[in-house]
Amino acid sequence: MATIGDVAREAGVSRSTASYALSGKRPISEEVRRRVLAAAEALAYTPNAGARALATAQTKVLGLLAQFHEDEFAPAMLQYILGVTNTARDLGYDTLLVTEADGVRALRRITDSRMVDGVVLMNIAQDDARLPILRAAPQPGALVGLPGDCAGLDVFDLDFEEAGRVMVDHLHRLGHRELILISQPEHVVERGGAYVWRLRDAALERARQLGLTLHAVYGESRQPAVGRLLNDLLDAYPAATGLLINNEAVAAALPSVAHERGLRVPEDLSVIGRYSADFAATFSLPYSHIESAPDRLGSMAVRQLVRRVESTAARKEPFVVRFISPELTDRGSTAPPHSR
Amino acid sequence: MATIGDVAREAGVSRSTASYALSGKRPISEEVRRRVLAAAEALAYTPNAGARALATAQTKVLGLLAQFHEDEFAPAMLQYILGVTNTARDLGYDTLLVTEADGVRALRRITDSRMVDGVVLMNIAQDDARLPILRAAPQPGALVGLPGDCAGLDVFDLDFEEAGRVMVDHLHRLGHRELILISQPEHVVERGGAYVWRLRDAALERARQLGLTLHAVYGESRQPAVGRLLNDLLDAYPAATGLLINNEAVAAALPSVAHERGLRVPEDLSVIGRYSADFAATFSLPYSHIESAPDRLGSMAVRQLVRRVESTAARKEPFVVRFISPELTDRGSTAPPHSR
DNA sequence: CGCGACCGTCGAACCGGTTCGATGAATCAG
DNA sequence: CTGATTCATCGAACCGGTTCGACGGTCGCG
Repeated sequence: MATIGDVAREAGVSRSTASYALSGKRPISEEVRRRVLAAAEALAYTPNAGARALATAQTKVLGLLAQFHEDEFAPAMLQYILGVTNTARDLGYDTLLVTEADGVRALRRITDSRMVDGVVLMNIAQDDARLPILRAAPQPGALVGLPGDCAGLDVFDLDFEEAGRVMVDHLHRLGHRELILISQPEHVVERGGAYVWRLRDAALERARQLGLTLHAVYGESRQPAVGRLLNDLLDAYPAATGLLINNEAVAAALPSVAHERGLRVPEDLSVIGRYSADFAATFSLPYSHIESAPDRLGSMAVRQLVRRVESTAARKEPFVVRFISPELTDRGSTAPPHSR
Repeated sequence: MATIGDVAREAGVSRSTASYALSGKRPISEEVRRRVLAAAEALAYTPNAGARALATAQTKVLGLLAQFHEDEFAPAMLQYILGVTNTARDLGYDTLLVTEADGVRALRRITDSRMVDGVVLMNIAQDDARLPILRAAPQPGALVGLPGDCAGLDVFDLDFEEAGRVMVDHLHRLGHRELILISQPEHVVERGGAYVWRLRDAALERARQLGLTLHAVYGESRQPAVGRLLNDLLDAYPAATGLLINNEAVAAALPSVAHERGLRVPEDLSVIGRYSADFAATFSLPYSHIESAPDRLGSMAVRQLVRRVESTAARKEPFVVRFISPELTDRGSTAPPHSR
C-alpha cells in the first residue's frame, strides 16, 4: 500500500511538498501539482486514517450510542440510526455504531481513545449516567431525546408535551369526552424514558383543563400481551370514544384487534398515534398520527454536531435545545364520537 | 489528555518501559509495574486509538456494509446488524456501520484508508461489484449471503434451497396438491438477490418431482400493494391450499388480510413463512416458519472474520462457505388440506 | 547592479504509540 | 575473583501523515 513517501518519490519531490500539493494548503506550482496528482493516481494512494488522525487530531468518525432493549420496539430505532449515518456520510463522516449495554463504559472508551470526533446519544434517560462523561469529554456531543439536565449539550427531540396536547385538543374539538392514552411499557419509564411521561402528563393536564376524562395507562411491547391489553382496555372503558397511542407496538397491533372485535375506525373509535410516516408505511397503519420524524431528528443532531466539530467558533456558541413541533398527519381515523 | 509519556514521567520510567508494563509483552519488575499502573490510573490514561493503529497496524474496528433499499423490509435487516455489533464487541471490536448507497466506493474508502481490520458485507448480490474490491483488499472479509462466486471470502448464509424443499415437502406430506409461493419483490431479484430464486427454483423443482402445482410469484414490499396482491392471489388460485412466504412484508400483512377475508389458518389455508423468531415476535406472526437466524449468521461471520484478523495461521486456512440448515418451527399453521 | 519581496520547495519536528537492540546490574558457576 | 548468563530497563527508530520555519531562486524596483 502506497504511502505519501512513495508518492513523493514517484513525483520527485519531498514528502511535505506532496502533502501540500494534495491538500492545497500552500501554493504549489502547476507543474509539480500535476506530477504529484499523477503519482498519487498511479499508486492508488489513500492516506492512512490512523496516521492522519494522529497528525490532525481528527478522525472523521462520529460515535452513535444506541441501545436495544427487549421492551422497546426495535424497528422504530432503526430510522433514527439511518438518519444519523446518512447525514454523517453526506458531511464526510463515518459512523461508529455502539450498541453495548454498558453505555457509560462504551462512551468512555470511544471518547478517551479519541476514536471519534463527536458523539450522538440516543435512548436518553431523564437522569442519564452518560451525560457527565460526555460533558467532560473533549469531543462535542448531541442528544436525540431530552434529558432532565441539558447543560453543556445540544438536544433534539420531538415536543412530546405539545404532542400530548395536540392529540387531546383534536379529539376534544370533535366532541369526544372520554379518552384512553396508551403509553410505552412501564419499564421504559423506569429506565428514565422521560418522553413517555412528558406526553402523558401534558395530555392529562390538558384533559383536566378541558374537563375530559382521560384514562392513561402503560402499554406492553410484545404480543400476545399487547392484544390482550387492548381488548381489556376497550372492555374496561366502554364509554371511551378516542384512543391515543404513544407506543409503536400497540399501534402495530391495533388493526387486527379492531378487526377481531368488529370495531370500526373512526365510526366506533377515533384513533391518533405517535409514530413516523415510515413506520406507518411499514406496518400499514391507517391512523392519523403525530409525526415523530426520526430521520429528521437524527439528521439535525448530526448537522449541529459536525458544526461544532469543525469550527472553533461554533464550539463556543450557546447550546441549543431544539424541539420539532408535532405535526398531525390526518389519515381520517378521527370523527365525532358515537357511543360504541 | 494523558499520553504514555506522561504516565512514564509520573512513574519515573522511560516510555518504552511504561508501554511494556502496560502490555506485559516483556518482563517488568513488580515494583515498576505497580508504579506504572498507578500512574496510568491516576492520570486516567487511555491509549490514543490513532497512534496505536499507526504503530500496530490494527484498529480494532470492523466495517459493516449494509444497504437499505426502499423495496426491502428494513426491520429484518436490523437483526443482522445487531448480531454483528454485539459479537464484535464481545471479541473486542467496534463496528463502523456504512449504509452508503455506493457500496463500492464505501468499501474502497474504509479498506484503503485502513480504518478497519476486516469487513462484513450484507445484501450480497449474485454478481456483487464489491467482491473484487474486497478480495484485493489487505483486510479479510466475510459475507452474510451467498454470491455467485465465493472465491477468496468466507460466506455464511441460510440454505435457501433446502429451505424451499423443506417447505414443499412439509405441505406435500400433509396432502396438499396446489401451493402458492410468494417471493421478494422482483426488484430484489433484479439487483441480484440470489437467495430469492435459490429458494424459488428449489421449491419449483421439488414440486415438479412430487407432482405438485406450485404458483411462484414475486411479492410486493409495501402496503397497500401487499394486501392487494395477497387478495388477488387467493382469488386467482382458489384451489391452492398452501401458502409459502419468502417475503417479510407479505408475512407481516397476512394476518389482517386473512382476517378480513374470514380465512382461517390452518383450516382453510396452511401457511409457512421464512423469517426469524425475533421477527415473528415483533410482528406477532402466528405461522410455522423456517428460522432465518440473522443474529446467528451475523455472529458467525464476525467470529470467522476476527479469527482471520488475529491469526496469520487462520488467514491461510481455506475459505469456508457455511450454510445454516433450515429449521422449521412448528406454530400449528399447517394442517391437511380442505378446499376453501 | 544590488536589495528586498515573494514564491515554491525542502528538511525537520511532531502527533502518540510499539518494538528492537543495547546496556548495565545482579546472579550464578567455575 | 572472574566470566558468562539472565533480567529489567532505556534510547532510538518507526508507523504515515501534517505543519512550521528556513532557504534558494526569480522578479521588480530604485
